[in-house]
Amino acid sequence: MPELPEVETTKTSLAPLLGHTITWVNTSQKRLREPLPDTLDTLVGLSLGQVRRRAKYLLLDFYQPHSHAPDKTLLIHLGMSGSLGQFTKSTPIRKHDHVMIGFDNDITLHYHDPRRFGMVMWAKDASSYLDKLGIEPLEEGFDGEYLYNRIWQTPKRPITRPIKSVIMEQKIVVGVGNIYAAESLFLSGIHPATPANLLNQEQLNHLAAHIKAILTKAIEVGGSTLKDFSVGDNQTGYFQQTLLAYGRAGNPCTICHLPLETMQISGRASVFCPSCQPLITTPPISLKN
DNA sequence: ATTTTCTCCTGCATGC
DNA sequence: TGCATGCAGGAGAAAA
Repeated sequence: MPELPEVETTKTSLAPLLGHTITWVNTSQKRLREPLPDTLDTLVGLSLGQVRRRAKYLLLDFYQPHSHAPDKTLLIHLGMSGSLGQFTKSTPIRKHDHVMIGFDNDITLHYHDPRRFGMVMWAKDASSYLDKLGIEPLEEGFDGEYLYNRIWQTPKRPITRPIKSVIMEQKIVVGVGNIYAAESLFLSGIHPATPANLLNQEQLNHLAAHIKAILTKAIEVGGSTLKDFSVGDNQTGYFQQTLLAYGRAGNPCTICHLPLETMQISGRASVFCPSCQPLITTPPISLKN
């Protein structure tokens, strides 16, 4: 499940293509989250200038020869099962390969997405997706105070939803999905179902710090395993060995050894330790106003 | 206006 | 062996 670290790792993996020119493009007919543009072949002759990441989106800037301004920007979202793999021209197209882009260094980029929750489209057509994204969690402005303000500075009432769905809300902070939400809440000792408005500033400070730390660590691990797995395999490598909460329901808590529990929060499985992450039901006495 | 549920889609694990 | 069922989830749309 690509979250921010996986997208960042994918971005890094595209380095061998930087500066290289597209020689051909091929697509499946399958519809992704959005229909594939029928103008992808206009990429032929353009070179990949840089790859950026915003939230869980990759933005590939393409340049005309001898130009210094980007000509076209391709937007890619990996959805839930998407991956970008680098192969050669002779590599057979697999099932669920939806976009194939050939480069002049004989690398072929395959966008592979069995569940087709992802998307590939022109960035200029994606403002409805990009404009409302919240803050980047690894940038300076994201901290406990930011979370506190977002929880309390809503038009009317404070946010009373479970804190887990708040940190997964891309309008508030981007990049955190089900895995890293579970991990950061576990590390913070916060029950995922805690109403957001019942958390005090100190708890939110911890939570923000742990979100930053877990994402940073996962990026580092992704970077170190990158060279190990043959490009195009999004299951190998990864961060799974070090997960403390996600996917460990029924297994002993690494802190207190009691079995981890699971519950549905906003429709998603949420693993937590009932002892180390006690559920708060009363408002914080201090630090209000 | 905000919050929950539904929906998209396929692969995998489970159960009869 | 095979088929039905359920679950996984990013995130917008629809419903509550």
